[in-house]
Amino acid sequence: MSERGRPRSFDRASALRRAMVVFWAKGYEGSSLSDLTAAMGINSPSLYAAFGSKEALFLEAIDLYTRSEGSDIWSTLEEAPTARLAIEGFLTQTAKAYSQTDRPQGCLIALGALHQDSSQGLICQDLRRRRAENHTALERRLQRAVAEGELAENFDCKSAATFFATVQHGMSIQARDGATHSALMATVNGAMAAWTAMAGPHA
Amino acid sequence: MSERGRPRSFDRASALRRAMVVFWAKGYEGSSLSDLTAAMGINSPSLYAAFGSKEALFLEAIDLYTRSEGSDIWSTLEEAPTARLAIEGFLTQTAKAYSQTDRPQGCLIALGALHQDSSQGLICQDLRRRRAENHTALERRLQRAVAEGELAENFDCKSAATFFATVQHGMSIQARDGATHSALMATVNGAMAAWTAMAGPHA
DNA sequence: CCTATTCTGTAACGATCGATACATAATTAT
DNA sequence: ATAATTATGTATCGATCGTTACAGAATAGG
Repeated sequence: MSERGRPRSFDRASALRRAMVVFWAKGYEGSSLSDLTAAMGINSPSLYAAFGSKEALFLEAIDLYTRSEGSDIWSTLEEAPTARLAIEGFLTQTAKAYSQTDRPQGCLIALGALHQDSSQGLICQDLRRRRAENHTALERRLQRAVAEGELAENFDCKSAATFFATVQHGMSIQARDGATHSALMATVNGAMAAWTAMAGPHA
Repeated sequence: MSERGRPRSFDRASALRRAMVVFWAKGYEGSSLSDLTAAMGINSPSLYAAFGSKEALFLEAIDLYTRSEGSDIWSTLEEAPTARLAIEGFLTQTAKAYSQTDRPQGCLIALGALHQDSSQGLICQDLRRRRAENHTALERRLQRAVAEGELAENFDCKSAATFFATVQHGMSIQARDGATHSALMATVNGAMAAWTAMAGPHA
């Protein structure tokens, strides 16, 4: 049974969400246990009992981030009727999400732990894997468009996916520098201008 | 006179260069005094006597980085005969520089200190200012092309500068993920496809 | 009731952080 | 030679890092 013993006095899901925001704003290295416990409203023994370690807490926070913050962006990619609308929607959702002022700007997965180090090998590895998955999702969506005849057979899906993924990563840094929604949309429009040239005049 | 007293037993410029590489690889937060003194081959009192503090050392390292590593990229922007070649050269130089394997990948100014914090306010502010200057340099080059008649009067220089600066920032993260030179060139080609669409068929 | 189990707050652990005090060594000025 | 000045190495500073020992509080099963 898991109902024995003294019951937890805080909401685990809510505490995780607050921890996610701290990591999002300060990165893995920059978030101290003091920062985390203060934001979560608990003491460190409770944190360790519930989540295991700072590293494990971060990994859970990343998972929550992917499920909550990333869903709008990536569902747009899959559900849009054409590849062009998929990419445009993907970038537009990104511009919208990254410029919200009620949360940290930019992407936790892109900015959370860029400097690999001995102590944070797992963290960097996990984030890198997720960034690679995002790249793959973009490439798959473009490959689908080729299979459906929307894009030419010789369309370079991998290169195009690399380009759009890179643009999104750049938007994270841009957002961290305080870029407004319209500034981010300038980048989106630039990227979509590239689409026109890459996909040919018929697309 | 500055020649009195016991002479310094290490080469200040060489030590600064080594410190720059440490900051470049690990970021400001991730670089400890132990990391720095070990790489510089000196003890901490010598570091403080020569550079003042970790923060001051970082600011000097950033300045050295701008002068040494950034010159190729930004001189290309200014010296290319047309705006198209300027942007293409700017991005191509970036792809080349970011994929060198004998130094850390990506840009120190873009990745050195993304998470603003109370303790590193000056650091973030300095990097942000330098990123803004880069954006301005791009915008100015495009404005020059408008003045020279290469680009149409209604060409949106600011938005285009934002787009290309964002692409370059994204390339830093891409490079940190181990992107090869050809992968970075895929992004460059994508961005230049955007140029074709933005500048019109006559460019 | 009692026991077992789990969580909570206090308090502290060893390690490392950035930064220095201090005595000594090495140089110039007089 | 002596004084003045500056750098070096050792050794350490207080603060903070991530983490945990421990005793008491709160629940369930018996």
